Amino acid sequence: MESISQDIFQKFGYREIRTPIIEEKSLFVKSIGEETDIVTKEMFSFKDRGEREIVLRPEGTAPIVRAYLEANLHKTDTFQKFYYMGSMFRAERPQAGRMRQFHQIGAEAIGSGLPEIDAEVIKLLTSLLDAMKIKGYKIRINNLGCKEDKTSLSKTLRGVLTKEKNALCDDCRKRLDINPLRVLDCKNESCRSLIRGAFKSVKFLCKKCDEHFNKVLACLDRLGIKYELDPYIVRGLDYYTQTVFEVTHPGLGSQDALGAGGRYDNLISDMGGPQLGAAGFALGVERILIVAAKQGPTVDPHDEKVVYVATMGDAARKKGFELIDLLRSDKWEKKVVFDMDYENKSLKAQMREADKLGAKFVLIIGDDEISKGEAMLRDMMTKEQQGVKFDDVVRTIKGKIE
RNA sequence: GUGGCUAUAGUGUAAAGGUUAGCACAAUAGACUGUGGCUCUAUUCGCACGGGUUCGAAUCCCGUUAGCCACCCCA
Repeated sequence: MESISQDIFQKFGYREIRTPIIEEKSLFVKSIGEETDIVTKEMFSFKDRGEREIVLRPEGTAPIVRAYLEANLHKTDTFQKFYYMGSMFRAERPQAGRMRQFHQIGAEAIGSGLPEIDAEVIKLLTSLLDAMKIKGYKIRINNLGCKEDKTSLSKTLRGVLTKEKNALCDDCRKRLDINPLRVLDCKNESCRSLIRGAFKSVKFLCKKCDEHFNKVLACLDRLGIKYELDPYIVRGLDYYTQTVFEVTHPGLGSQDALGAGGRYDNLISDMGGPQLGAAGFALGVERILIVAAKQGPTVDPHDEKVVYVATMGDAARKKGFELIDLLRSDKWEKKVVFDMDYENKSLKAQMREADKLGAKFVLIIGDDEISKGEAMLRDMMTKEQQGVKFDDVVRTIKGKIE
């Protein structure tokens, strides 16, 4: 999965970046948002010996922006594209597709406000999923508007819905205080109809944001990407502005997002950098694995050939150890695994082991072979055996395998 | 963080208060001693943890931990 991804990222011009697993707590408080669930209850946090508030990173975007600013990358070249793969941590109750330590593969394009970037990021995401042979995913997309649009929408929603407060669920009542936007993606049916009724009459997008979004959609159309407009996607990280999207898969159950992302045009400046647009996404590795497993047996990359070295006695093991190193040091066109016994097993047991590994050839060395200066090469398919001079072992095996 | 369910060898499971805790696969060793796949034989490994109830607990109760499902949240 990693190597497939690397190929795609390279094609799109994204460079790998690795950031620390621990970060200062304030980084996420500032970027993700003080009132978000991730910050208020889902971070593993502790104090280090310098009494600093440290957390295990819950997501990848903020650390990358931090690194980008800290290394003054914006002064070398304002526009930079990164990808990352690594562990993230969130202190939640585990369930299918949700664990406390999980892995994300993600990308961030920092330094551009052009609609092409929104589209490229989504295309990158679908290219990755396609390369991993994931089928049946769905892209849903929405436009949250700029910072000003978001605040004005929050205000109106709060205003309109406070009157209906009694009809809302407990969660939505809380959301109304903390982050009114979140009421839009409430799953409770009765809230849903109420909220959506109220939301329909709200017009909050400024002209600029509206235009940007239309261009993004036009780009996606040109790229042949199928998406669904969903005006109720909000996302739980405060830094998102404008384009937000989610990729869901029906094979996932309750945690149905394979990946998600969007534009975050204020994060860089909020963190003390210049005013720069940016967009990115993250994919959940374990969730992809779940879907892949459900799609049927994974394409077995069992194209590797195995050569097993079986030895009897100390002298033979010494020789075998030498030979296996010689074999491994050579250049091989095909994928070849060279292995031997490290437990002093009987020849019978070594043969059984070789068979279990699916060995194509076994190199048998005992006292007889040592005295003759050759090894016995057994073809496990045909059961034919031939003596091969130690010096010719590499060449002979090569001839038979490649 | 809330609610519900679950916890037996490496894996999948059986034992509905009294069995040396059973079975299958896997693993290890062997079947005239230097040769694999099949078969056969033998062997190793287990009641998540801590309390209780009971003459007696894998089995009932409580707690802890972990997992699963839903909510929530999100990747």
